[in-house]
Amino acid sequence: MNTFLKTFKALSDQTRLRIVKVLESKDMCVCEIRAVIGFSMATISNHLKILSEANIVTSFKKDKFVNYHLNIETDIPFYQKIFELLKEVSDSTIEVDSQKAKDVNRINIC
Amino acid sequence: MNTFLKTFKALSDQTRLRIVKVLESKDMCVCEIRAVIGFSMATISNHLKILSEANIVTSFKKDKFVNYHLNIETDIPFYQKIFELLKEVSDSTIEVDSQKAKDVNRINIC
DNA sequence: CATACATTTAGCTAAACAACTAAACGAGGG
DNA sequence: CCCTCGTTTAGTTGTTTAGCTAAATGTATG
Repeated sequence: MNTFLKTFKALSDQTRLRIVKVLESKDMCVCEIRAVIGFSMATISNHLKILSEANIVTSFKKDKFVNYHLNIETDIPFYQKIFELLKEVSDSTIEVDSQKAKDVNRINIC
Repeated sequence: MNTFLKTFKALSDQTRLRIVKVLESKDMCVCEIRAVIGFSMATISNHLKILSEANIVTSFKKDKFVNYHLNIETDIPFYQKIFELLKEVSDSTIEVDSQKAKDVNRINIC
């Protein structure tokens, strides 16, 4: 599939948009993301795979955890513009998520 | 549906991306768009409705024809960034479409 | 080795989506 | 009044998608 199309498809889902916006505040592992937005482990993991294949997020392992991170370091203008665009995105659900994200800590939940 | 989500959904379809990119070269009526990218009248009309509801295109009637136009005059930062982003989008199909678009003329086909 | 975090696969359901055809309808021009 | 361009609706077909559960697998850490 076309790279651009893959990226737009990745962003055209409410749950994935929520994940991306939550990652704006900090890098998180899967169980932290899950604590904020819900759904099963497999569901979140699948969404993260789609975002990853669309080059929107990257991941790195540290200790027991796989940390997910927005790929804002990219040199590719298209993706730089994607992240500029995403800054504009918000709604009531996303605001609630951001609030929850501040309090989430893997020590308590993972 | 969330405005942002609606916009990403509108752009997450190959046919609609082709329509948008064809409209970058000039305003077109439905039958011109159809001459470039194909599909039935009803299909194209439906895609244009989705793009229109996502605020990506506008339309105005002139003579017998409904002209479709990219909404680049928008004052809304989100949409301004969308059009910046769309400039980066291309692939082989889109290149062929652009070439065809240069030669298309409603006088010959509508 | 056992446990914890995570990924992946399979199988399932339900809903959404893209395309078609056909037909009805609307608005403008000649 | 008819023709043309376009929209809309309805019905059909087939594909894709999002979610679930369950189970197998991978990979570190203790």
